[in-house]
Amino acid sequence: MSAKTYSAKDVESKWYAHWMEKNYFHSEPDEREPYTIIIPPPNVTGVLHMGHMLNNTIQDILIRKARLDGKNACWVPGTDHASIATEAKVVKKLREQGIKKSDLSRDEFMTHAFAWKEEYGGIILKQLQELGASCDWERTRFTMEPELYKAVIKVFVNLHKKGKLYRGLRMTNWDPAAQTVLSNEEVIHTEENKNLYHVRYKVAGTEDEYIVIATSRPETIPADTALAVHPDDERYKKYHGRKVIVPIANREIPIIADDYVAMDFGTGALKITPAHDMNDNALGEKYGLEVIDLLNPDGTLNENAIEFVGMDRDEARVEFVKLLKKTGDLLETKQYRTSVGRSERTNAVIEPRLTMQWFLKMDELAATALNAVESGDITFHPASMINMYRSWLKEENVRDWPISRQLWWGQRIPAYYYKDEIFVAETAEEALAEARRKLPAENLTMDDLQQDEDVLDTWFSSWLWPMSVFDGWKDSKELEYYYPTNDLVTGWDIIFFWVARMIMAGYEFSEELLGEAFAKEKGKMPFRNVYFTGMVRDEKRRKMSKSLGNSPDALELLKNYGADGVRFGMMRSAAAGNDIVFDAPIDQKTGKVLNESELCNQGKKFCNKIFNANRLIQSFEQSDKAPDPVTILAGKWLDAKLNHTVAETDRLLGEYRISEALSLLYNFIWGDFCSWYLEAIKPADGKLSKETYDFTISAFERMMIILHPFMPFITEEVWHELRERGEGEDCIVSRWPEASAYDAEIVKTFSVLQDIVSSTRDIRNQRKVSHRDALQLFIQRSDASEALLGATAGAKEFLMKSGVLSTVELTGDTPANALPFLVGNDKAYLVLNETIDRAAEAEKINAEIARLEGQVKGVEKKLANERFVANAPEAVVALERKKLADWTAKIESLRAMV
RNA sequence: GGUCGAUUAGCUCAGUUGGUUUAGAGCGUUGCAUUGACAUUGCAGAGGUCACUGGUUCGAGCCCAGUAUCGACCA
Repeated sequence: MSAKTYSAKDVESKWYAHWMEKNYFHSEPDEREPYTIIIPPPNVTGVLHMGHMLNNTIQDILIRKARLDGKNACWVPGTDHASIATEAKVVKKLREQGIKKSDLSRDEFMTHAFAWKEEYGGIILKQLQELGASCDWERTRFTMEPELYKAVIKVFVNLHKKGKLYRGLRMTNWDPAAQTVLSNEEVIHTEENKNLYHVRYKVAGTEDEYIVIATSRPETIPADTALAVHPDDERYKKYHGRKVIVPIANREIPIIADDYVAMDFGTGALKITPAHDMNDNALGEKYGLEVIDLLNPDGTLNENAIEFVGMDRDEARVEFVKLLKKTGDLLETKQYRTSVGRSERTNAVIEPRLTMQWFLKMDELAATALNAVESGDITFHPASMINMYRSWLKEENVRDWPISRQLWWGQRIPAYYYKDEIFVAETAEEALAEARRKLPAENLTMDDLQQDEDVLDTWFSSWLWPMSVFDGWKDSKELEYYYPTNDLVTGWDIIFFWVARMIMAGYEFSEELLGEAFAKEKGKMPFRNVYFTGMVRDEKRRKMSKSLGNSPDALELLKNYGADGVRFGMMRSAAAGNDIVFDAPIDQKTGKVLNESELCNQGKKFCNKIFNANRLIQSFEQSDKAPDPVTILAGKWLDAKLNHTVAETDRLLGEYRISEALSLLYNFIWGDFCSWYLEAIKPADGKLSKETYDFTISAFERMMIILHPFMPFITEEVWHELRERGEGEDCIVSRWPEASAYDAEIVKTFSVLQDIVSSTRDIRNQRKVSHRDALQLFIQRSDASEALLGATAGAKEFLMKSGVLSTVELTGDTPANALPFLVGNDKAYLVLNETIDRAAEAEKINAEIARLEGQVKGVEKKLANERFVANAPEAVVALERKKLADWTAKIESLRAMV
């Protein structure tokens, strides 16, 4: 006989290698119905974390279920190039080697970057294999590989031709560390302490009249071009239309009155610096103010600053404060909490800055994308996520998308400049040709054209993912088969970043790639369903993140509990959309996260339970004897339960209630199959009839198939143990069992029998009677009890075996020395070899009678209510009548016991 | 400040269009059980005014309004 405990490690590596060797994960278009998932491409710099495990477990469950359903299942994996993050890593590595980015040419840098990617990139994909992910690895894509690079360039040119791209000077979020523009979504706002400085500005034409402003950024004073107050503010009304003198700069600037100013914040007066504040910039446009830019791209002050030129903005702030103190213009310094924006990637404080950028017009795209979900073309799970989606995409919130990034690692913008002319084309040659057509007199050569130095935002690659991974921009053959994809599984935190933009791209390009007829027939959406996972949080509800160090090591968890165990642990507590609080405890001494988890351990135990169930079955000897009545009854019941479970699992998975489906299977396999069925058929002599053996194997086999999507390794292992299997026969590619009609009556009857067994066990526990002492059970003779014991073959024998009873008889008498309990509405007596404390028992029974009488009162009141009887559906009224009858009968039986 | 969501057992959470006797699960907890598939086990128990107030309804954990607390996203 095999070892007593299940060892996940060997089993998992064995079967993963086997599946790979058999190429089961690979998909090619054929005549079957496709089922497609594209992976949310993890960052190429990434390592597996809890979020990935949650997300990819769900995808693997869906894809394995589809495979078992006989569909052509295709799960496309890949990574994205993560412009900023990767470039930062490469720059850092080069620096360690003594190489500065500024010493390299663009091409040289790219060579280093690709080398880095080859060496370190995509570790995460290997780690996904340890989780059991059945991705089609032959289809692994990367957003910077040549074909996908080309797609991005084509899309840029396409959008430019349509007039959806423009270049403009805009207030943007500037990351001075990475020296690039970020989109709003890449800026993280948090509350931080800052100083608010009160600085006086002399009113022009006066000797001693000042307006005191409050600012957190005194270093930008030289860039002030106005002072603003609220029009209704009595304190400042007399100054409307006049001017003040900027301290240090000694320039006159106008006083403007605008209700943007909050009267109760600071002093009610604001300095306006259009070059360095988003809101000030808006005011500047409104009043036609001058724009003075005093920052260099790296965050140091330029010559417009007058003082401290070349100094970093933070140091300069300190120096300006000193200077203002000296001149007497600084009156007060106050601390306050305010929201500070920092770069998601570099953590540098974001500088609002005017820069020349490429933008994508979003109004039409956003309206289309919003409609795609509101019209039901795309369904969100959970549906409530549409609220967040709507708030992102509604007209008043949508902003044009700045798509340039001042980096090298990415698709270089295919825009070529000559003086004031811009030529956008897929290649430099085409751009030159276009330039020559437009400016024939200039005799242009390649050297006259300057290509844009910037690359495109990474999301500008990944928004094409559902189409680009099938090489949609090369030819439409594969796209025609796999598009639209079925399910997208992702976190709600990138609902706008990525989900919305993929929907935009789908509606913008799919018809161009696939033709009008295709779009009409199958739709333009990139996917039909979006399943939003929650965020994985720690005990303190903080999002698990690398920087906080509050996440357990995913690989350690896999090592400790096995992939099946971890998958179980993740899924058991993961209702769609709801955040999951992962139970990884924190070591009080070190403050470090332990790589432990009760949830995963439960999964590991479940594997062991299944493993041992098989050991038990294999330990039975098969014989020719006819099956006994208990076995026949238990078999009928299990068959009904199994059919019910298959149907329920189908239903729950269809509704994306994955967590519930797993709970159902856990309870069925552990509770119904192991605890009740196997105990019922367990033969005293170790010999099992062949018929029972065959049925048990067949049922167990079906259980392994329906559990397979959730826990692929243990199920594959046990499935192979159950029978001799031929070449190419594997659980992963078997067929999902069909749920046939089943006998619901047997389930009800059996559950009454189970209740009787539970009652006898309870009485044994209470009276401290050993489980091994066989007791006598008498049940009051009635129509119901006759039907239960008389008409159900094997019922009596089942009670004797599972309840450890020597006698089970119907009776009209009240046996002595017996403890009574209820079976349905009938009295039952368990005979004990001891004297019963009648008074104590009577007290208990009377308490139960009182409780039931309370309930009866409630129902009587309900039934006495004419409006209830008149308005409620007949079935509901009938049910209430049945309750009343049942309870009354019970009370009667209980009274008779006292 | 705006928007969205949450509040159910000690903890973490389910509870699918309002109606199924006593509102469920896992963990934790209490008691009992030890060589027999599995102590990674088995059996049983205790534990809840479904945040609060009001409304709609024959009927509310579920729908509506308000209050409180918490959270998230946006500004």
